[in-house]
Amino acid sequence: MCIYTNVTVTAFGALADPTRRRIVEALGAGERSVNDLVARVDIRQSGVSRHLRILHDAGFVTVRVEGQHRFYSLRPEPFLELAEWVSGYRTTWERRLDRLGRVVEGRSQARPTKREEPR
Amino acid sequence: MCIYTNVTVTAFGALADPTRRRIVEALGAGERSVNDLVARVDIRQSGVSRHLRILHDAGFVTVRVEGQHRFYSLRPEPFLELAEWVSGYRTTWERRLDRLGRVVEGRSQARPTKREEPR
DNA sequence: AGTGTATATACACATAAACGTATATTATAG
DNA sequence: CTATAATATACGTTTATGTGTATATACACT
Repeated sequence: MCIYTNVTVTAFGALADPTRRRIVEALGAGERSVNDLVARVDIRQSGVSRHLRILHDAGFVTVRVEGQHRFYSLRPEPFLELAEWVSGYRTTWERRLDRLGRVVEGRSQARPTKREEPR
Repeated sequence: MCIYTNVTVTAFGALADPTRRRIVEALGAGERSVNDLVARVDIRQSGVSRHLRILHDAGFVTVRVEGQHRFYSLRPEPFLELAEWVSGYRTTWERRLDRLGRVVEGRSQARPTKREEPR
């Protein structure tokens, strides 16, 4: 039914924490080991492992085990879902988008979608 | 430098709560009064007012005061910012996107994204 | 075997978040 | 002016979340 209460449920929660966003940001450049991530975030290793667990449960990361190392990397699905969710409000955020002069999506410009029915 | 720690900070937190997402969903169809929203969400009016305050602080909604009524409606900016944030991971989520056969952005063709189910 | 390294998990704790009840505020009706 | 409706806020309580320390597990090397 509605995409809002389905997958995105955990996605927003997972990204609500700034440390987790920093981890995701670090993983944006490619896969990283846990200690590698610890070096970039100012919490202890245990905290990073916990955050990685949360991100993993939310579908944001996969692990590639190599010996005693674990390399985490981003999974595309949650980002796709987020993009879908936001695009559901496209008419909303395109209202003012025109005067900002450009479109995020890399397309040229937006159509003047005018829809507003105050119930 | 990174867009992640700027505005999106509060945005994800605001959307982390399912009730707030339901409110946002309801506002997607247009502006609504507080009591109107209370009818759609199964918490009390005080809770809805609190959520609206949080959404307002996060920039998601504006108020139009009309007599004793307050009509809340969505602001486009946070959605734009979210779209920007996600598009920063475009290379990530486009990796697997092809085999899903469609693009969220509507560039390709029909997307079975059907929503608009206020409940 | 034993030692060291990489990561996860258990536990305790502190803080934050969400909720309901009750109350305050403001506007409107009578 | 009083009563009522619409909304916001204060307060107390419960539950969730993030953190560190300490410990466990798994591998690697000697």
